[in-house]
Amino acid sequence: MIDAIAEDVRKLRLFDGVADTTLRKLLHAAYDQSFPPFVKLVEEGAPADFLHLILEGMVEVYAGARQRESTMAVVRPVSTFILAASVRDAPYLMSARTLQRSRILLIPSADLRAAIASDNHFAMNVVVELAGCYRSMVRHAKNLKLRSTRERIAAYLLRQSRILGNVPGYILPVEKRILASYMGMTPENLSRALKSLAEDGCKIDGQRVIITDRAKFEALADLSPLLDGPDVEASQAGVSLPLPLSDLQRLA
Amino acid sequence: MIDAIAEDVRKLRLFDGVADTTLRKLLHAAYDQSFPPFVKLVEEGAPADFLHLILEGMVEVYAGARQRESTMAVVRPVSTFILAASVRDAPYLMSARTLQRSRILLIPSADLRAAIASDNHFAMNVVVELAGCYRSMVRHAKNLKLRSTRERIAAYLLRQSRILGNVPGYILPVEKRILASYMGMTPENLSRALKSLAEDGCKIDGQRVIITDRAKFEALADLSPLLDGPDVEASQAGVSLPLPLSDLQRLA
DNA sequence: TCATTCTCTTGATCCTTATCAAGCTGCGAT
DNA sequence: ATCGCAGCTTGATAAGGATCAAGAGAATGA
Repeated sequence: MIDAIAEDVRKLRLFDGVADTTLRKLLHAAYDQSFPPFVKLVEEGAPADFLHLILEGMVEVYAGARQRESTMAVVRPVSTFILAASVRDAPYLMSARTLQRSRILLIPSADLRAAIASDNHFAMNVVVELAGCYRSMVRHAKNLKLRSTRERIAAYLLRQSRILGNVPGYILPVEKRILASYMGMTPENLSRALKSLAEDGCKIDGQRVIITDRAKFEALADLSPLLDGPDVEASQAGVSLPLPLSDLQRLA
Repeated sequence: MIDAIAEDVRKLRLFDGVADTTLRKLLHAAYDQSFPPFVKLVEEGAPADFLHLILEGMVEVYAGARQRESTMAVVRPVSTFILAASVRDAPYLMSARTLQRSRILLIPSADLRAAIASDNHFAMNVVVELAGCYRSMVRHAKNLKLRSTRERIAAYLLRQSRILGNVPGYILPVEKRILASYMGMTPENLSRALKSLAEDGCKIDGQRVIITDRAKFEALADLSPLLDGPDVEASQAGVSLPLPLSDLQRLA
């Protein structure tokens, strides 16, 4: 049972090369639970009792204040979320809810901290992971401050294509309302902007994205390594842009 | 000489309780340099060869893209900046320049990583520090996405007062243009907004901030622990809001 | 002390984005 | 199939910020 989980969990860079004993201690105390869609897993402000590890499904990480709400990340297997709150034993800064039926592994924060303290190799992995989360969030903030909404959208769309291997077409991996929220705009604004991108080399039809004039679209999107990767850190990290995708989303 | 630095550096939580041998190794390989104002210390995109540690002065951390530029943090002694890039051996995501004459300690990233790998206690400190940086950046992003410019300004002003011990008045610690950039708005917009805050209980006269009606102003600012602290992490971390202040800035 | 320069302010205007209000569309449930 | 509900789109309007332009104030250096 633990072994089955361990196999999945080994896919995480966080556990790469970590001693079996450490891994076993962490998994032994962990809860493996399945949740239906649209269940709140984490409430911001609550004490961070568990590190969350998503094994199956899809989870939205979001933050709210005064009525408003904003998506901060969409997390997919296999990765962790809200690592930072766990290691600091501080209140969660973000909430999380399932978007689909999801299987989540809950590792008690106290055990996590103990593992960091006792296993140097694991500690190093956590350092690298956290640094990745941080850099990912820096990129997010930079995007918000340095690009207009239209530029953010174009960059996102092109980035997705690149991640899939520079495919000319693919399916949007999340609902547009979530995309809009993630990128800091209203759904109406996103809708209009998407439509307008047709004249810049990218056509959107429902969930389908088709890059019709790559050169033109690349000029508009103007991807930069400092804002858009290609570091892997962003995808694996607890806070990523909405998402690493499966090949299923690729279009012929 | 090393001992003199060590004393300053010990003030950093990053080195709290760390073995002398580790500290000595780090400091031995480090460069202690003074820079005039407005010197670029770090260029985004460059390899992160050094962890920077500010001992005296003031440093602006900023990011640019396509003509635009945005302040990401203002760092004051004693703290580090761009820790994440150093530990990941990745390109800097942000640039940095001195705002005043500053004394900076440059620790080779390779030595930093070696210290993390060899000293478990130090590794744990780095984990906590990075988690703090991350949470600080999350707060920054949340602020940008969840509050209007007016709300961001009010929250910032009130937060500063609180940090100084709920003083009714104080001096702005950085130029307004930097504040504006940090909060993601134009100087003109900041200027107008500041003026308009007079009717909400906060008067600004030049660099001077005076809270005239605390109750009213608090209602407007609507501080929340999830956006504004009071965690210490934000101030010490590599990315903080423009800044922890000295008592000098307090007003009678 | 004066001159230069940069920051900050203020005004007028334009552009972007949010908001409000309908419809439309697609999908799951009955 | 069809009903009902969300998500998405579209249009009209309003508000919030940006931009452009000019001038006032403050700090720096000769």
